[in-house]
Amino acid sequence: MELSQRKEKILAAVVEHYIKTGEPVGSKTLLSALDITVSSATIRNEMAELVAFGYLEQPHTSAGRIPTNEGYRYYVDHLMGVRPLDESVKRQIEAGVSLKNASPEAILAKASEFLADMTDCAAVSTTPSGENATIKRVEFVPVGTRTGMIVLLTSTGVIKSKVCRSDVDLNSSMIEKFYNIVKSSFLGLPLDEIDTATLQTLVASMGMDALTMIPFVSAVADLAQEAMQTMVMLGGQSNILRYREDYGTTAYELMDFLRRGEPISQLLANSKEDFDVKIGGENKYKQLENSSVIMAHYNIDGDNRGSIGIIGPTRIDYASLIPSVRYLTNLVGELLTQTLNDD
Amino acid sequence: MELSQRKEKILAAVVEHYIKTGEPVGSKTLLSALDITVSSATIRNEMAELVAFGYLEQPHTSAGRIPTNEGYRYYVDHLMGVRPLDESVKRQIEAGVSLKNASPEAILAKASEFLADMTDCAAVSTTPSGENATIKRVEFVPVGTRTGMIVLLTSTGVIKSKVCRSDVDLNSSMIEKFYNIVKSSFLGLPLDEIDTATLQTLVASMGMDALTMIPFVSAVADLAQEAMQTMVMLGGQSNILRYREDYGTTAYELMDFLRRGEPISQLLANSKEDFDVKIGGENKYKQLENSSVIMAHYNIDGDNRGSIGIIGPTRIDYASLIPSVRYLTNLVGELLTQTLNDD
DNA sequence: AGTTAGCACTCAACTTAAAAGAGTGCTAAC
DNA sequence: GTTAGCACTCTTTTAAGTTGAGTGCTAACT
Repeated sequence: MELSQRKEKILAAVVEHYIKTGEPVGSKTLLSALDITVSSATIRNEMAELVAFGYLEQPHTSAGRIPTNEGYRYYVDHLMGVRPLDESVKRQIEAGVSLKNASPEAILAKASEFLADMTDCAAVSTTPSGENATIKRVEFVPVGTRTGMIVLLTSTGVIKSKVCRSDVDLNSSMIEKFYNIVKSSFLGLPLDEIDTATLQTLVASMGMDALTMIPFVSAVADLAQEAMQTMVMLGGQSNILRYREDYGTTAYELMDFLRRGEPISQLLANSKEDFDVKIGGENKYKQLENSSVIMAHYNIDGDNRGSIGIIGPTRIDYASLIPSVRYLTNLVGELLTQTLNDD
Repeated sequence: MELSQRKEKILAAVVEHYIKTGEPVGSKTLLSALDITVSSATIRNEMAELVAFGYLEQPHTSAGRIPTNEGYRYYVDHLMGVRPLDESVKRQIEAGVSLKNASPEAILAKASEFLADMTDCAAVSTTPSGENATIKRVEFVPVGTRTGMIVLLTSTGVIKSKVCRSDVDLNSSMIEKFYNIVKSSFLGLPLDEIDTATLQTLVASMGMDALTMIPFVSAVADLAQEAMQTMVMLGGQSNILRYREDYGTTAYELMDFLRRGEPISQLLANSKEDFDVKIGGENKYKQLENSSVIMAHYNIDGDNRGSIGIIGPTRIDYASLIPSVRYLTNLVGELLTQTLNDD
């Protein structure tokens, strides 16, 4: 649906004013905010048409207009000014995500926390997916008579480790056996091929050694699983209370939804664009029906590997937050590429 | 302040009724809840005295009574029935914290999450403190041309690891040097003696090798720091919304407070009893003035090493939640002792 | 001295009515 | 196509009663 230039101006003004104040916008308010020399009656006529088109709605007969989800959508797609990010804001973001010598998890946790603080929204991020990775290396480090640490390195540079307890005292022949198993059965294997079925056949093939080796083998499998799964890092849940009125009764449901991780992971993974905005009911989840999600995806070695996003009320300040989320996400992508590549 | 038996009965009834309903309790309501054969007028007289003593208060002249913090305190200290935990609840708790082969962090995170779900409160726990621990062992595992993983084991059984990136390609002489430094300067050292000052003198003493060794040495120091610090595991923030009315305007402040970790860590560490209940303003933090904290401490090898607690409104169900928190905490203590001891 | 019936009193909470005000839609003129 | 003007709608605010739960006090009773 194409709109006349004047209608676009009016729609943009309504959206921006409503985002700022949270109050329905009337024709007179609009008149003074707009640099158009028409009367309020004309604006009323225009607004009536915008209601008919489905871009605006009235809470009740004698109130001003508020944007519908479609109105926000049109605004985001066509009207929103994409002013470049302030240098000072860039500087601030750079300072916020700079973490030397940290794990990807720590970087992303920090990024979520920082983004939440900066935007006053809840923020989420997913750790790089290990979908297409293979096992590059496995090491065993004895740390006690029965305890060792297993370290797994994937082809994508992810390093995971886990303490592993043996049922019997460790000795060098056991460790040698373990390395043999690793060599013959794990190295080079895609992470997603390590399922319970393959594990069972592997254990079955070990014969006598099965019993002592099971803790080690299953630890490797656990690590592979862990390296493959994306984790969801969550920050700023408390900010949901900040916009409590806007979320209405879904505030509690929203918090609970964020806590669950899995659906968020899917939500973020489902969009393949460079960045994406989902407004209200555009999200499939009913817990998000009063929320908008602004998300961007970071690349590692050019591959789309994870996402960072914020979740706020539908009347979130799209124009200024979208660039921030994108900038931060790119920065994190660079940082992660660096972290994961210099082995 | 000693109370007559009848006053105690009345106080207990008021507390329990108010905890259940959240409404001020009147003399007639009390009459039917109590198995005392007196008139409502008598109860009114008694309640008036309880108000004078500071155990009850009236929101306004013509309302029933609600307990003051002192009232809750008297109830918790003297009146609360300590009925033993239901077998089914015990079973449920046991299932909730059983985690085989997990790290202390994972165990405590799970425990917090579970406790929050079970009690409908926010739950926190602190990881074992490494205050009196020493460095028992340090290992270096090469995983790439410039990357290695450093593994640190403390005398208390805590294992921490961290990826470490060198500025130059690794070679065996560097690794040997690293192990020499570890041997001469780190092994046996109490964790809390590794501060920046000692690090600086150490680096200074390394001469030529300083530049290449700094990443390794500081990684060890980071790990020691990490092993010493207690982490705060948080669960069920969303439950704060469940009792929103009771928290009043402090709901947001409370959520923000929980997120900060550090003050909670101190709050939990400050009580040296086996278990402890802090009611409303008894907590030093004004963010907790409408909240009560029920906490218990777990022992590892008989030493008090960390805490688990729940945070709810002051009208929390003390009688049934205190035993749950204690039981769960003991269980977690056993689990951790087991996990950290079998090296 | 402790208990109780009785009653006047208080005060939040609810109900109702009226008034105010913001904003609209429509009509008729420009 | 635009606009002034006006009747109309519907929320919000204010005010005034009304209700009802619960109290405190007094005077009589045990």
